[in-house]
Amino acid sequence: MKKEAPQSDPAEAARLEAARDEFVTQWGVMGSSWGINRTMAQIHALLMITPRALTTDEVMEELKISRGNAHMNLRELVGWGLVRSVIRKGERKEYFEAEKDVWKMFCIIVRERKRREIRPAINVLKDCLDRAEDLKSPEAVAFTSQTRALCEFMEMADGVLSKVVRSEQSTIVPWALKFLK
Amino acid sequence: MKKEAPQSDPAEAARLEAARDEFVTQWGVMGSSWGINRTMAQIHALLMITPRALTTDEVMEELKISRGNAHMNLRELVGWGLVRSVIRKGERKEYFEAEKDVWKMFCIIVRERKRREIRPAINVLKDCLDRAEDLKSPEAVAFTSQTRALCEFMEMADGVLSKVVRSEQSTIVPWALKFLK
DNA sequence: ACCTGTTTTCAAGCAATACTGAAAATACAG
DNA sequence: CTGTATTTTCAGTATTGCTTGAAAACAGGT
Repeated sequence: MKKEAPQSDPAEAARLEAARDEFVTQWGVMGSSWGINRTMAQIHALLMITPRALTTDEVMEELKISRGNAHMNLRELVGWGLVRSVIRKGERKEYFEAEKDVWKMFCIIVRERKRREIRPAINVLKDCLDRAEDLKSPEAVAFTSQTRALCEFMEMADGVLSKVVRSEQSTIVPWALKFLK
Repeated sequence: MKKEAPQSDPAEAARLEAARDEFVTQWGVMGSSWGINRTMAQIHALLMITPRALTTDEVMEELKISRGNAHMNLRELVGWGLVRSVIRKGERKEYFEAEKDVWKMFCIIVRERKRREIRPAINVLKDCLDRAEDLKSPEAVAFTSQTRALCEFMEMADGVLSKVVRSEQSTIVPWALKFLK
């Protein structure tokens, strides 16, 4: 009986390739609908499912994108903290690898979105409140109370997320969940 | 001493107008960074801070946008359940009003994003897993384990959100929070 | 210093998405 | 059924934001 050599079976390699492509493509689509540049999401997906670190050229090759595009989006991912740059001694090329731990990824994304979007939004709301809270017309009162409600909600959400993320530990949420319903 | 008439003081009206504009503009900016069409977010903001229901023409006027644009985005908001259409007896015009309760808004948005984005994403991940889970090469194993971790995480998140949103009651999260840290 | 491999920048081009405005469809009143 | 108010559609246009590719800057190595 002939022994299989799974690592080199071309049909299997093709199936893996197809599954990986599907994943990268769909992660890109998902990113778009959450306000993340499609290419950046695709690079992130590619690095997540690749065990070793890749160079800019490998990323360009895999995703068929230009050097400038690959470069900018890799830098952006490093800026988010989702990707690390690795320099191997004796080599001049820069390599990139993704954080693979899903809970850590989640914490990074939450912290960054808190910092970049939630906190500024809270500040805007407070600013709107400051400008209008002493006004007495019915429209002003409606505006102020709605704005205040949104502001309080966001501060609450910000606090919840801080606590969830603080522990950097994935067991806490499922545990807290037992108490919900 | 002359009595003030705050409702009609033009300076106060102007300040309110400025605060409202700021809010609408910034809500639009925020929407963009979360993958929501800027105009749709602005219409939503406008309706949230307006005590009465507005017609399409009033929305067009306030935001300086075309009829087609106003119409499509109002329909989309109704589709999300964030805005209700109101028909007054004896009038042929359609009026629109936003859900104002912040917790209800949150629940609606979570439910819709779960349905439109999280669940499809989980299905894509499962599909990728199905295609690759029997492959044995090291790359395939890396791909499968990363995909599985993402899938499990998203199912967990989906479950948490379901529970948080199920109650339709805003006190539960702050309450559960006492147990976190 | 110069040469070579690599990264960074950015003006110009391109693609995706959103918006307009006018025509068509619809709904009601008389 | 006819006229009028209102909503809906959608082809064309505008805008935004992404991508390219080539030039400039940079970092070692000789």
